[in-house]
Amino acid sequence: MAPDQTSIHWFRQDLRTADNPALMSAASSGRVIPVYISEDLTPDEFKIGSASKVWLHHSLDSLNNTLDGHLRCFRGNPETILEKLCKKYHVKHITWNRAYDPWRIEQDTKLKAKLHSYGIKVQSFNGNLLWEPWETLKADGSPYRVFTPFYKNGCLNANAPRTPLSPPEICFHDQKVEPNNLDNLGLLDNKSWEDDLKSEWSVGEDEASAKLKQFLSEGINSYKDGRNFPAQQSVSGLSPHLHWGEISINTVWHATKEQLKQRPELSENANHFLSELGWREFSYSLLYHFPSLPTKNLNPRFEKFPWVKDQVGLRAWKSGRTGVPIVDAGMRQLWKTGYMHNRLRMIVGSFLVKNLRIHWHHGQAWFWDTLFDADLANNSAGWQWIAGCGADAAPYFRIFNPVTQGLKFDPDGSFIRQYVPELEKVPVKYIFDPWNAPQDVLATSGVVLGENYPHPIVDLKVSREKALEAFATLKA
DNA sequence: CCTGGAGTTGTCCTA
DNA sequence: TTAGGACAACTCCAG
Repeated sequence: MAPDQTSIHWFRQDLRTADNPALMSAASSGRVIPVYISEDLTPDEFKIGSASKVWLHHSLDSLNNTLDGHLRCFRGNPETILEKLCKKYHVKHITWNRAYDPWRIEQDTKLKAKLHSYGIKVQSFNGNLLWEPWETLKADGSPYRVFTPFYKNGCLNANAPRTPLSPPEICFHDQKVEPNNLDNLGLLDNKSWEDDLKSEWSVGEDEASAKLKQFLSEGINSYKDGRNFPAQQSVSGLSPHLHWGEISINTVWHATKEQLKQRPELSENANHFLSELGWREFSYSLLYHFPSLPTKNLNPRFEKFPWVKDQVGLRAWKSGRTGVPIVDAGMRQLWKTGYMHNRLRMIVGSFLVKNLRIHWHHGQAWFWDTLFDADLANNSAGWQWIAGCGADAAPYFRIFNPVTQGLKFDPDGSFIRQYVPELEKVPVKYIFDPWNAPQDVLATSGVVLGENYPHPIVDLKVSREKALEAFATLKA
């Protein structure tokens, strides 16, 4: 290609310069116009959530800095915007990294054909997954529905993932920097999320790398077991960075492998972490091969499940006022930090879907709106899993007991105390089930149930049995 | 086509 | 106190 050719790189969920195959391709073809488009056409149910908007804004800001102020932001219909840009700057080459949301695949396919018809060459790349979903198939060519064989045969027995690319030397099309229009995307209309983001997170490519580095020297040492304890710092905390592509999955994979090579004693912990990356691949594979994953039960039998309509219960769950401490702690962590520890996602999910028997769609929607790492594949697959209606269904009898879970995974109650301060003085013996505490214990702890902390909104034992009965109706 | 083992993350009861 | 088995039946997957 002529060195004076100009290419557009369209950033989507790959807000980084390192290990970005599409950006690399644009940069090695000549001059580059880096573009981000905030889209009007996203179907309503998949419109970006409140927390995600704030993250996105700061991530774009950070990316713009990395690109020396050359990132151009637009709002509207990608087809119109790209076409105009191509005309204006005589661009004949556009690159992007693939995304896998079903509506996006459909849009990209149409767009690619359209742009081709204008004589523009479009190249798409794999910048977001270790293995493409159409590569991880069973011998008969159909997709896996169970994680273990998916990971062992589909992933580990396949070709090793691409090794990461260095950030390219970029020659920008524009010599001088223009206003980049980021502030007009309307991503910061919710101020409260912004304050939370600033106090809990650092956004951007450099910060994502720093976080990986820190995890590989600390958290990973006790990952396999430590990852279950929300009060411990054993998880990577990379999920929002991975969602926005501030760091590539290949970078995380290979850095972990490298660490494992240097410190073989990490074997169990490191391999467990790698398998969690495998879960991300699995979710994407499910979404790709079953595009109705976000909306429909994978197991059709669940269409008949007797869900309960319970606005009051749903509101109590969202606001962390169910009266069940470990559930409330998790829900308040989510509201306060835009994140929830994985163990708690299972506990609060099980509580919503099984103890309250509220449809998983409601939990999915709330997570979608409030999580900084909200990701269509992971969120949908996760809720289907906990509801037991997914491909790899949880056994009907796997109903988490939030008291037992608290005892096991927050044994000193410190996580509960952190997020439910009204229970701070309750002795550990009763912190998981304050409704069982004697009156005088509650009194000295400053707790009045029904006043400054709710009575539990459901009886755990009764609601568990009701859930089992509801499952039994699916058998017939 | 058939066969047999297995399925991320659990809980409860009983001996 | 604790360890082990029961808890539906089914589907998935590899040989």
